[in-house]
Amino acid sequence: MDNTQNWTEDRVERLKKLWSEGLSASQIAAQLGGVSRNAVIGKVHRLSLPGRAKAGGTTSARPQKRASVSQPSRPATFTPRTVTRTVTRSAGATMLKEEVEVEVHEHLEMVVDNNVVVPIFKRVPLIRLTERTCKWPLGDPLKDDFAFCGNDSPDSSPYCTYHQKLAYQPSAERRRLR
DNA sequence: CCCTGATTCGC
DNA sequence: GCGAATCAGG
Repeated sequence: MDNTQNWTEDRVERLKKLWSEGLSASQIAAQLGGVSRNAVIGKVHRLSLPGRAKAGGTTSARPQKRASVSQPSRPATFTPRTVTRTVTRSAGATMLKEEVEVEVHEHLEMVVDNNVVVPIFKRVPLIRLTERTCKWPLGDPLKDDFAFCGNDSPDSSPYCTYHQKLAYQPSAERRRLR
């Protein structure tokens, strides 16, 4: 038996729901399983569901704003303890605006001191993770706001450059320069 | 390159 | 009706 059932009522319902919630075709395909994003899009059209206003365009995701970073040069007394970011995500007709306060620890000081600044998390849900998105967990996995960093991770590394440093901390400061 | 949806067309 | 291939765009 093969459960490669076609579009059952149930699946169509879920498709409608997810599509109306603003999820992308690939996301929906991932959730339904067993179908490609093309299949989802094709079905959406056949159902005459309202498409996204503009084609191809990040209709519901990818807010990529430039963070106003401080000067490249590093003043001695600079201690960003908390960073408050306002992330806006549009999901179909629903616009979500959430403020995210990120507690920055001593790690950041170290990193910032290294002139590497990337501590802005995108907070992407599990479904949106790809091979190139940082999989550093944010928040409590049991809570509803649990997500992952989601920043671009170079290479095929599981973490972005920032979280790589946190994940793979040197077991000890062997290197004693000067 | 990554991603998005839109369309076509053989099945 | 279905969806891979293709197209078109950010």
